[in-house]
Amino acid sequence: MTQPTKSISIAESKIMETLWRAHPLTADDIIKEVASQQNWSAGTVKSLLNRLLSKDAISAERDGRRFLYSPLLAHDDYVNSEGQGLLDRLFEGRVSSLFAHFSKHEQLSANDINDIKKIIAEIEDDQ
Amino acid sequence: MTQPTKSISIAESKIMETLWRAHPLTADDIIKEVASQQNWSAGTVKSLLNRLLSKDAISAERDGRRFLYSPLLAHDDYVNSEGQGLLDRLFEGRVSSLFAHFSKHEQLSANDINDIKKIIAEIEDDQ
DNA sequence: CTCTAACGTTTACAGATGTAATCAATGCAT
DNA sequence: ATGCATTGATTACATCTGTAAACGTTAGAG
Repeated sequence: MTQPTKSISIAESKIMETLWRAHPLTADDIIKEVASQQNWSAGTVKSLLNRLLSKDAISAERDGRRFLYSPLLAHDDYVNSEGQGLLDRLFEGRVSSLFAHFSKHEQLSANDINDIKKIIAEIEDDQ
Repeated sequence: MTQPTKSISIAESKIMETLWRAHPLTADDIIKEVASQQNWSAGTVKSLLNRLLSKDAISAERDGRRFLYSPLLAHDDYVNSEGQGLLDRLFEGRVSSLFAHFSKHEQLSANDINDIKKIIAEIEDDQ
């Protein structure tokens, strides 16, 4: 339940990922972290950090000369809206339709199927 | 298996949706179709049509004074790459993880679950 | 106390996107 | 034949994105 946050771009989401994994982090932490995946310069990360700040997606708490950044936007909320968006755009909002698609394209591992079966079992137990 | 098509934007995808639903269509058909959903002017649709043309996502076949537009990019391919992208970005590429998310957020209808069970049954039968 | 290094802030800039108006060609009605 | 309506092509323009350099400030080194 986070505020109606402005939409996060893909590049920005990489920063968010890092912060969701662990926080608070200094800009430098993030630069190091992200640098391994992406091929970004320090400046790039700093820009993104600032954009995220304006979007109220993260917070910065002063710690001496540096700042400690933390996510404000909850991972779950982000995933939720992104996921919902895609679901609506591509699958008429139906999870089963998405599922059918991935199944048709053999993108389901045996593990996936097992996990999903478990989840379904839980749901059905539950009610 | 379509060519490495340039990426389709969200607005553009609305046009694609229309064409996937039925084709070939004239620009006017599309304008009328899309106008009901989106609040776009005719000019907007035409621009998008042209961008899609440059991106080789659709084809235009002359029919007298007008053109008949059809999708070149297959719906399935589009869904596939978009879906895969999101899956990777948000769910470490795991369908079950996505599934778990939607389930946790009560975005699964009884129908969804039934359909999914059916699909799983088919897969398991199948091998 | 002064200079530098570290860190954050501002500015930049090309390309994509959303949205649309304007221009140009051309077939049809008169 | 000639002008108008139709339809596609070109141009426009603000915003967003990816990517980063330049600039300013300040805490610590000497």
